[in-house]
Formats: sequence, C-alpha cells, structure tokens
Amino acid sequence: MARSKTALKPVEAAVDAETRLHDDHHASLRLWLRLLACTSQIESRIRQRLQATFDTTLPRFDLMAQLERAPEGLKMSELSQRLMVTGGNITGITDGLEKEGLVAREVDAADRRVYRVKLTAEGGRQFRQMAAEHERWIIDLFTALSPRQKKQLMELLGELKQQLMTSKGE
Amino acid sequence: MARSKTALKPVEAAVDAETRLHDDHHASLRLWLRLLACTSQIESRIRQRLQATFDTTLPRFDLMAQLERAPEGLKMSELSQRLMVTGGNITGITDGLEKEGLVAREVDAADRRVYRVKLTAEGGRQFRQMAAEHERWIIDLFTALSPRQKKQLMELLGELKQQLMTSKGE
DNA sequence: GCCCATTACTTGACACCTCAAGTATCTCCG
DNA sequence: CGGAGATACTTGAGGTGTCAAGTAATGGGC
Repeated sequence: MARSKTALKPVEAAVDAETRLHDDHHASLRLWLRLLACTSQIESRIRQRLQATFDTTLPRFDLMAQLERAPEGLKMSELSQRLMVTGGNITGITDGLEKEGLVAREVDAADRRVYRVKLTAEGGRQFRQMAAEHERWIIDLFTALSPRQKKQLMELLGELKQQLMTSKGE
Repeated sequence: MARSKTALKPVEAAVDAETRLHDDHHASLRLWLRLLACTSQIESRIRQRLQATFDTTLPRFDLMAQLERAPEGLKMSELSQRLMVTGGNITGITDGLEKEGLVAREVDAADRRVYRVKLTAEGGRQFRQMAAEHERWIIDLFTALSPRQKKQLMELLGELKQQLMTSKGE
C-alpha cells in the first residue's frame, strides 16, 4: 500500500531502500526499488498537499475524478474497477463523500441492486478547483525531465505496462 | 497505499485511470498516471504472492529486509527512516513480527530509550527463502524490458528521483 | 411460474498508515 | 546538581485497503 511515505533528510543523509542495494547484479530489483521510490515520493507529496490545501485525501480525490467525467453517474462496481480497489472500500469512501454532500447515491429504477453515484453541484465545484491545482503540482514535480525525456519514459513504461496487463493469469 | 490494487480484465476491457485521459496535452499528468499504474500493478502482484506463498505481507517483508543487512540490529527510528514510514507504524509491524518470533527487541545498554531490533535465527532463515523467491518474481515482471531499456529507465528515473530528493523543503 | 446461480452492495475483522499526544530517558547548560 | 528541551518509543483515533460472509435483487432454465 501503499507503502513508503515521508521525507528523507538532506541529500547526503538520504537513506532509502534503493540506496541500500548496490551489488551491480540485481538490475531488475534495483530498477524496481527506484521505480517504487519515485512513485512513493510523488504520491506522498500529492497526499500532503491535498490534505494541507483542501483538507481531503487522495482516494476521495480519485473517486471524484472518476465521477467528474461521468455526468450520468457510475455504479459502485464501476468505481471499484476504475479505481482498482475492492467494492467494500468504495462503500466507505462513498459514505464519507456523501456525508459531506459532495456525491449522491441515486437508486437505479431499472435495477434496484444498483446505486448510481453522482457528483453533486457542490462536489463538482470543489473538484474542478482541486483538479486544476493538482495538475500544477504534477507538472511541477516532473520539471526535472525535458519533454523528450518524458516521452521516452512514457514509452518505456508503456512497454512494461503492456506486459503487466497481458500476463494476467499466468 | 497505497492505492490501486487488483486486476484488470483482459486487455481490451482494461479500464484504468490512465486510459481514461487522452487529451494530448497534460503530458506530465499522463506520465504520472502511467507511472502509478505500473508501480501499483507490480506492488499488487508482489503482495499477492507474498500472501499466497509465505502468508506474510509486504511491510513485514520490507522490515525484515532491512534487518537482514544489519546484523547488529536497527533502532526503531532507523527502521522508520529506511522504510519511509512513521514511527508509530514501526511499533505495530515489529509487534507482529516479534509475536511470531521472527524478530527480537533488545534493550540498548547505553541508551535505555532505544530498542535494537534484530532478526532471530528463524527470522533470518525465513527471510532468505522469501528474498530469493521475491527476486525471481521481480525479474519475471520486468522481462518486457531489454537490459538496455532497463538501463535507460533506470537513468530517467534517476533524474526524476534526484529532483524529488533535492526539492524537499519548498 | 419457481428456483438457483449470479450480481450489487454492505458489513466486520484485520493490517497499514498518519498524526498528535503521552511517557520515559538522555543531554546540555547554567 | 537540576531542570528544560530534545529524542525514542508507544498509544489512540481516523482513513484506506483486503478478504470473506451476509443480504437483496435479477434473470435464465426447467
């Protein structure tokens, strides 16, 4: 889970999992640890800023992001698929957002097992503000890379992702 | 954390956060979502296998990994830094491992606030087995990339990481 | 037309994780 | 020496995640 969060000391004192493994072999393992370190670091900062700036959390933001591009609402099960988390989890996050009036559950006339979850007007307003800020943060975090490097990274990760998707059942 | 976990359907049906955003602009945002998708997917598989094969969890594994390369033991605070999680968290994970006899807290004679946490003999045995298997999983997950691609990816992530480390305080 | 398997969601137990507050110990400075 | 402040760890509340079991509604086959 999320795993690995907070900060490292100044650069020299930085001691993370990756730095700790320098055998020369183990190329894949070292690559994995670096990948994880980057992702965790970025995710951690986004979480912190969401909390500090908007007093919300990443899962809530992610859920609202899905709803924002689905004006007719989404079923809980669709949210579960798109956020790649289990259904039980969606129940809890939706409960929270509903309590704050940012989303609403509507019963589906055609299938009474189903809830259609929608962003409320207020939820939409708040989300659009957060999304704009969120993108600025991301852009900022990736300034280290030139457009060309971003493209390269995008492609390499594309290959990796492709394999991960297809080697599902193995 | 961790966020995003489980599986996607067969390739065509795959609907993840990234696929859902194709505006052409937003290069950084799309890169971030792809990075996150890859990391989450890999992490999820490692977790599943650790659970299925060794009935343990990733945080426990990570903690033991740190101890394995520190025969004289580590302080709780050192574990906290290295695993990049808060101290309160280390207490809980250590409690669990201690209860199962895989690690031991030893009081430090010089400073009685401190615990030195060590792997027990049994803990070391179990960890070495898991580590070997774990590396095989990682290697397997990265077979999509040639050695040359791995090197490239490693370098690109290195640049990214470098900036993330230095732009700490802002 | 009924029944059973499937699907949609909720609930509860457990593991992680954070933060903030609490306790114990150390260290330094006057 | 003695007390203030820093450091090491624990605890507790709250959010996120999993899995498995429970409830409710649907729908297809006989």
